[in-house]
Amino acid sequence: MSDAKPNTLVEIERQVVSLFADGVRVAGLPRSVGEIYGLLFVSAEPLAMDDLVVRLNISKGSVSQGLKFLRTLGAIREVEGPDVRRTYYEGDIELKKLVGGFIREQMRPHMESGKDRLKALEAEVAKEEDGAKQAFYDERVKKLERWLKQAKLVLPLIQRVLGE
Amino acid sequence: MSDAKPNTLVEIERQVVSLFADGVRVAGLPRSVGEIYGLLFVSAEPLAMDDLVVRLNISKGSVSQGLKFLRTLGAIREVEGPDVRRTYYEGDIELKKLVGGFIREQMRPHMESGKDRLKALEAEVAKEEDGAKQAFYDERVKKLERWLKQAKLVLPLIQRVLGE
DNA sequence: CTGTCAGTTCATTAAAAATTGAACAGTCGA
DNA sequence: TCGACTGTTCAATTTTTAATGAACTGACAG
Repeated sequence: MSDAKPNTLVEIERQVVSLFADGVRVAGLPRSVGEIYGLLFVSAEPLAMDDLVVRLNISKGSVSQGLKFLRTLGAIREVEGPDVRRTYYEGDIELKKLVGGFIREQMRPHMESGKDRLKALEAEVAKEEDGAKQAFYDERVKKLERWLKQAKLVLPLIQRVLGE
Repeated sequence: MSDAKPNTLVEIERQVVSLFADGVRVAGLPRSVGEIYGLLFVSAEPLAMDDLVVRLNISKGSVSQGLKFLRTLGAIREVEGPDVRRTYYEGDIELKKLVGGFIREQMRPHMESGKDRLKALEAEVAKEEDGAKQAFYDERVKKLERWLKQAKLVLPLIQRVLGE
């Protein structure tokens, strides 16, 4: 043990952690979040923050923020553990938790603000004086509103399919 | 006209471009891609590369790459225009084109590689000597395989809902 | 041919995002 | 009240990602 603290993952854990680290990037999330969830997913025993810091070899700050994020998604659970002073976590291994939380926390808010911005657009289109242009813009804005409706339709559908 | 070339967007265009620039970031795509698609979406006439460079005030390189990407998605169409030497583009304003292309080009490949990595994981689990651990890992890997199946189920469903 | 112009490529640069680590806050037992 | 310890916050730093722009390719008109 001469240099930096090693990460103490066995090969299977290493692969699962790496799988999630890459996986979450599709959703634009930081690698560390995937690593944390990955290790919790593949651990039979609940882990405390310090375990994650040491075994993944990432900073306390990153782990704290990553856990916070995963908690808001509802993708992990706080549980009791050997040391009463610490908070232990285990992963909720249902895909719907992960996806549902992501939809709720990351996508819905964007869609809400999108709705407002479309309202502002409508107002702008109403000001357009050139009739032909106004008709064209109006059509496009209507198209965007239809997009938003479609998205609103799809999200619960995804959740239903995953929730069985 | 003293300094840098202005971007020559009217307010409505500006808002739509900004809406898409922000929108694509949910999918982890670069801002410029959203801006390009946004301007094409809100333009009645097809635009050539140079129009996009000047009006969005972004570099030729970025526009070239952005158009290439949008072409692979099938989110834009090449069309004839006033200058026969240039290639003009118009946006395909169907949401399914955008989403379908994204699923096909960005998500499917990830899922394919995920399948391979799960195979590798299975092999690793088979090596585990501790019976209890092996049973646990096996269960988790099975869970991941179920996730992949669920994902494969959901993607075509999304496309069906958008495709009407 | 040759000069011009549309479009691509890719090494460099700039901008954005994630990570770190040190300071801080809160809790608990002695 | 103190000291030890868990966990949070956030400014500074590192890393990653996107944008730039100059060099290049290829097409085409004269």
